[in-house]
Amino acid sequence: MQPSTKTRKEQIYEVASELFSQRGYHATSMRDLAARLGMQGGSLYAHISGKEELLVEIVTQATDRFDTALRPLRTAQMSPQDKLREALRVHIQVIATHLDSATVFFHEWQHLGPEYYNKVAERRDVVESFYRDLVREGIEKGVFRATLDVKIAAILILSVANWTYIWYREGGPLKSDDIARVYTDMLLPGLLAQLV
Amino acid sequence: MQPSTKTRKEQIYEVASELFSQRGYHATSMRDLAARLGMQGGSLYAHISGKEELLVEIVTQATDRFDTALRPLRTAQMSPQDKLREALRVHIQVIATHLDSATVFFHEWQHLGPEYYNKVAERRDVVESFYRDLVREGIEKGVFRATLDVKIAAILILSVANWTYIWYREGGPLKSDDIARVYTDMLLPGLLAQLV
DNA sequence: CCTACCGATCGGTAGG
DNA sequence: CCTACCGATCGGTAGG
Repeated sequence: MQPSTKTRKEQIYEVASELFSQRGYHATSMRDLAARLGMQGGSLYAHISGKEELLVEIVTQATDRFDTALRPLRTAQMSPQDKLREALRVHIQVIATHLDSATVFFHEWQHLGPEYYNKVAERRDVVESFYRDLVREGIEKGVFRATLDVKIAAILILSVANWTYIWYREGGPLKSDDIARVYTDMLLPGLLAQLV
Repeated sequence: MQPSTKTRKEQIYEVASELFSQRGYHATSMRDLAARLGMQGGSLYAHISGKEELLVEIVTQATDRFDTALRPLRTAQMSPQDKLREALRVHIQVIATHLDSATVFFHEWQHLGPEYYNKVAERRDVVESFYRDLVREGIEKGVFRATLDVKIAAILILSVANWTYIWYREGGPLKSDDIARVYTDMLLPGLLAQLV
């Protein structure tokens, strides 16, 4: 065990997430980043291969977190209501606890080169398809309205969850779990076939 | 009347909106922009004062459109349900018909210098306060649930409306008005005190 | 609106 | 991880 459990590389990613989220990827220079880490610009290249590697790594980590959080729910034996509730809880938790990298992900992933762009686009669609499947399952079980447009309903849920990166700030009046609960309570009536 | 109703300046803003929305503000060079307009980089400065003027103008126009669309509804004599429906309709219409500048607004306004940043932040809050007032009015009239958290409810509505800039594309299966209608139908049950 | 140019800064590398 | 440096490109200007 080292005094710090973070490797230098992890420190670089962390500070890069912060700067990229605040100023944007292109507006952040490698010298800015190096200065924040107490080193010279050129020294960064002893640890990383280039600027785009930073963006790729940050964005990939962000999509991985959503995937890791939602995947177990896919096959979970839960009612559609509870699954939605839990999905929103972990989804918003991922954003709240990794706000910088989530922000970089939402703002900058499209600026990745084509080879990474496609991978991330796939990952993104996995999350959206999770909510589509959830809505579809709810309809099939007779719990959600049969008249729902599956795609639009999924996007509506995703809109609400993802938008939290815009306004959520640590130390605010509502904890991440509280936000998810209030959101779920507001969304469910529009999804349910009959209110209980 | 000229053959084109657009001034050269308006053309510059339009192409800048397109490039900024696709590549990002900082990743777009003035030479890129000039080339798309069939001129040399330096020639742009015969029409505009600098790069930031472009961003300021695009972002200001975007906020103006939301303001212009929603302002008449503030004092409109309508039921809260109808007001929400109409608000979402015009809100999403603004995004759909000016997708490039809306995208630039959402992605880049924070990168404006402090003097413009504050102005835009105010404009942004005017839109959010519109939805807060709408929710509050609905509660006071007994139409919306008294248990609603006004701020969170407003943000939820705003999330759904704003997120359309991410996925809406012209020529898709749903027109802007259709999206707004389906969204309203899904959101209202969670807001209403009793379903009608 | 063009040509020619300015200083500044960029991402990245060589050699230690 | 530093010093010193590379070519490329940036936003912007002077003078026409």
